[in-house]
Amino acid sequence: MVEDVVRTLGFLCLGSRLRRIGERLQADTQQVIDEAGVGIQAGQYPFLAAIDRAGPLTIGELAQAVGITQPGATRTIGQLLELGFVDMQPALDDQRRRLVSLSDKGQELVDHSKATIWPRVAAAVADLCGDLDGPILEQLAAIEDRLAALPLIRRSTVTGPHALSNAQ
Amino acid sequence: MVEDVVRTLGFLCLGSRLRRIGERLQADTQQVIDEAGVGIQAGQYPFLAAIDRAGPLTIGELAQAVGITQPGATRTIGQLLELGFVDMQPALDDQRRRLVSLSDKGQELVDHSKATIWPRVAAAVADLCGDLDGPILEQLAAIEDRLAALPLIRRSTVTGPHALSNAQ
DNA sequence: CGCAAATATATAACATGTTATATAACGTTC
DNA sequence: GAACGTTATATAACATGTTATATATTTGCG
Repeated sequence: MVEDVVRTLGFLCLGSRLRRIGERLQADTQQVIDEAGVGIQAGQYPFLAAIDRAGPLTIGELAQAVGITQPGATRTIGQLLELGFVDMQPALDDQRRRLVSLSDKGQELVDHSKATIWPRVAAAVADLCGDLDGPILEQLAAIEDRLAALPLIRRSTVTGPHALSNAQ
Repeated sequence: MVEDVVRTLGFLCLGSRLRRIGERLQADTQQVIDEAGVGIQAGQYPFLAAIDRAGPLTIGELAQAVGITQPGATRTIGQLLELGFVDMQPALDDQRRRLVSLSDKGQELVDHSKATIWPRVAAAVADLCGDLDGPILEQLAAIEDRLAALPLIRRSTVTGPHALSNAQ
């Protein structure tokens, strides 16, 4: 077995480490979404959630809301348009802006997700790290150890918290 | 100004959030590296560090050490070969394995980095989050706020900790 | 021994982020 | 009101991760 250098190097590799854990978490979240039979990608959800919360938004506002660059938002909104979850129309007062809104199908997806998938994901992630405390490097180590011990999807059921049964 | 949904949604979007902060941190780290005039990418460093710590490693061991998949390791090692920082040769006992070692140039880079760049990065990241404590969502919020207040590269000098001058 | 299964690496195809730049619409100034 | 700078979105090119699969060894077994 080889040493995990990214973990060993601590603050020096914190960027890599956060990204790595984030990617892992998002992939695991995707499993929960797929299990629920919803045909959407984890990374597309925040866009729908943003519109659901704030009402129709432009591409630029969506990029800001989700924290990515504008070309990234343009691409994801293109996918959601393709999938029929959102509609897009030029703003009345400014033809440069495109207002993106939830379609009926998109609103249904959001409503259904709010009732089922999102609470399940949030509960699983809370089970994973809701009780943690202390320096960030220690929390990240605990998260990695716990994910290795019991994947996120197994934490998304109704069997209650698993945190205490796992490594620090 | 638009609401940051990924932050608002908390545990539900923790994967996206970690990835986003990790990407940001790594991009900021790249600035510190570039400022030092070293022609290398932040994501390539962990591979060099792994070999420096453990001695020559195979592609598969490097993938494990750095925590990515084997094809990703193959690609990055290809780049480092191209740059002349590593050498690769088939293992004597098993022709399938390729042992990757630091070249003289690579060892020099590592030695130089250990003396200058790495301590600077580690200090900057420690300045950013070394004093944090408490629930992970709060720490992440503090990290984002602090990065917005003072970018990582401005924390990499000898002017001491800035944490207290910033939010949260 | 000889062949099938397993293992290590390489390659292809794709996902999703970025930066740089093109294009179209708006707004300001002389 | 025409020209020029600014802003919003789209597109291109690239970076770097992934999964699936091909290829070349090695290992194990009848």
